Amino acid sequence: MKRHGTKERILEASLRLFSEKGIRETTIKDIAKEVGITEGAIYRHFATKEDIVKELFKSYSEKFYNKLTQAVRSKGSYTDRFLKTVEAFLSFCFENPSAFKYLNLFHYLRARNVKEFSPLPKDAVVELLEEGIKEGFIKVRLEYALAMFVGTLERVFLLSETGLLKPEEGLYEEIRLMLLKALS
Amino acid sequence: MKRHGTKERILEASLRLFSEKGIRETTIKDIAKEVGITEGAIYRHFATKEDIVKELFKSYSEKFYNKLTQAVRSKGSYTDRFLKTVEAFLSFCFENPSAFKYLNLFHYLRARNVKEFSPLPKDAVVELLEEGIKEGFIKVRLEYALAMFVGTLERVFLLSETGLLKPEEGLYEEIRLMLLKALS
Amino acid sequence: MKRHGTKERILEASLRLFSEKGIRETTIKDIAKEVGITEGAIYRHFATKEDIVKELFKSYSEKFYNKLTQAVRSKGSYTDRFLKTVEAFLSFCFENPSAFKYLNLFHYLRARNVKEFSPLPKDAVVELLEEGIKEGFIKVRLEYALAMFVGTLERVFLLSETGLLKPEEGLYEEIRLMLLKALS
Amino acid sequence: MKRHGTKERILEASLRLFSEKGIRETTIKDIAKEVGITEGAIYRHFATKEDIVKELFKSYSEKFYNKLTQAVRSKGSYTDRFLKTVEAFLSFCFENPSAFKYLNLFHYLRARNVKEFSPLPKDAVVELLEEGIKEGFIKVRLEYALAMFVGTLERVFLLSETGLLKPEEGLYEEIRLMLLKALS
DNA sequence: CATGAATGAGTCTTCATTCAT
DNA sequence: GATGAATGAAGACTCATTCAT
Repeated sequence: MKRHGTKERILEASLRLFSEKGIRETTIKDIAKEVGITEGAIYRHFATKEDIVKELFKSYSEKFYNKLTQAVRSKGSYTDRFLKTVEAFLSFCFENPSAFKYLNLFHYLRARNVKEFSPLPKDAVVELLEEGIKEGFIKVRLEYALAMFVGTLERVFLLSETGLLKPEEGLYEEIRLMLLKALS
Repeated sequence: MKRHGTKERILEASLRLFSEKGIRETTIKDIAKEVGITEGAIYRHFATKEDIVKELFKSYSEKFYNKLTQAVRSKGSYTDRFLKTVEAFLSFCFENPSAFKYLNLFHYLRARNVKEFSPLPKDAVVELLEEGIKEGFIKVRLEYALAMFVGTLERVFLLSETGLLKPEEGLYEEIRLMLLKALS
Repeated sequence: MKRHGTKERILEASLRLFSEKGIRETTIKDIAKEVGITEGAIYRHFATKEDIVKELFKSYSEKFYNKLTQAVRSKGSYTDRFLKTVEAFLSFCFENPSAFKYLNLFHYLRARNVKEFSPLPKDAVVELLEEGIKEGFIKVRLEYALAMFVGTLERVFLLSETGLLKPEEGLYEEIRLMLLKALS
Repeated sequence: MKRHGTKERILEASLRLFSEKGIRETTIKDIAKEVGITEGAIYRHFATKEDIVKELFKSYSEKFYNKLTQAVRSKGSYTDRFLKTVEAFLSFCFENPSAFKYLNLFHYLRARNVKEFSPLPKDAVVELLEEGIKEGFIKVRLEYALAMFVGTLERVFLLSETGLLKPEEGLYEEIRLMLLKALS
């Protein structure tokens, strides 16, 4: 199994460039240069640029969803799983910053196409929160809870990207506390 | 032919199209068609497409900042002003959905250029939260409070855009409560 | 009689700009700005830009031809008239540098159209040289004489424009001597 | 499809068109059509039209300078080398009429940019004439000698282009005699 | 006579995609 | 699988000209 076949390197380079400069502002030539091949070679692996765009969204969206779902459905008390989900969310962001930024960018530019790709990461969060409501841990409307959960974590990551927030020891725990206080 | 407010109509059309499709994916021709003029006419009002892009960011960024600042510095108790700021944030979003989405998009695509345009809306929020910390209403770190405040409100708006959340009576009040609980 | 009617000012401004930057690289707006009016106003005086281009060539070509012809046909000995013609040529250049440069530029860009505008300045010089041949003052072929006469004077002017040659006392006389020595 | 020498063919076509119609009045499409390719293909070989313009000036300016310098610095008596230089000048013109016209046109349109490209052909002529002055073959000011040398040869070529002068046997010799008589 | 917004036909340039090698 | 020249369809921008005021 080639871990770093050309196709994978094209996807990695595209993700990085798309998330830094935007999709339209990244050319096939840019990608080829980053990978160290020529334009024509890209087309050995992808029929169109759009295919790269979609494959990236699909694969990282799934990866994120799976990671979250695993936390949501893990063993343990509700608050434990809540913490694990917070951790899963933020560690995905910190480990794949380009991917997370790309997923957001895709939402902004392709709002109408997003539905094609389900399940989406948010579905895992909804699962967690719905259970919290049923179990009585959460007392606010699902929509508000979802907005706060996702919005807060997203912003924690984005602020850390701009340097305004340094991810320190105890971050996950602190965020969990804030969220649970707000939602209950 | 004298047309009134062509410049304003160009800005409005651009904002709508940019926020729906993206900046690069909106052409001057698209804008012209939307306004009902020809491409060349755009250039009597703006030297380049980039000028439209920047003027839109600048003007709506200022408008948002001013609206928030007015709430932050209004008369009344801290919790009153906190509520007013939540209201100001969300009503700006609901009244100018294209503008809010555009400001976010601009952040994603032009992260490095954002600093040229200060003060930014977030500065008004920071002012509110710093005071809350000094007065003892807020007990968490400024960065976390900022992430939660901005992230939650942003997501409330974005979820309402997708139809997942309906802005109802009492929304502002509810959100304020959630935030104050979390932060204290 | 308006000495500086708008039409004249348009012609003057056009001549200056055309000779400095080129015809195509000078826009109607450039001309309008130079004159202190707006684009539309130009069209009160000229139907097209091409009309300005042609009128300038025609009028300065004639002016130059007339000045040269007057010297060629003046009273006096042949060598006197020869000197006068040298003087006429160079003083036209020094007094109307833009016009002379423009005439040359027009020749380069519109070689095929030049014939429409006869008589041309060179025709006056030919008249002088043909007489010189008939009278025995000139012993070389007409074409060579013409090339040397026109070429030398043109270059004297052009070198003075670049600052390499300073037009001093005695220039005309010196040039006449050189030319007459060469041609006889 | 591998085509050989496309870059050279673009330069040749550009030179021809520029010298016939002017730089601004020649479009990239004109050039592409002349070469038998499409507009986009030009940009694989040159980043901008301006690059073609400058590369043409630079390469022909150098070629001309080198040819002249070789004659100026050749073995033989001064008058021999003077003749060789006359020959070099005129044969360059007759063999590369487009190039010579283009160099002149460039001087007219870009007077201010010309200095970037040294050494210029005239520098070779100056070298010849300065030596002539030092050796006593030339008794007139350098500037006048330069004006006459360059001006005469240029005009000989230009008149031959319009058909007014036919380059015959003995032309070079005759011109040398005229010049040496005038300058001494 | 003058203004200046608007038109519309270009012009330069970009770039996803194709294809001969 | 890879190369890179070429295509062709846009896209941003320019500018001579028109025209309502």
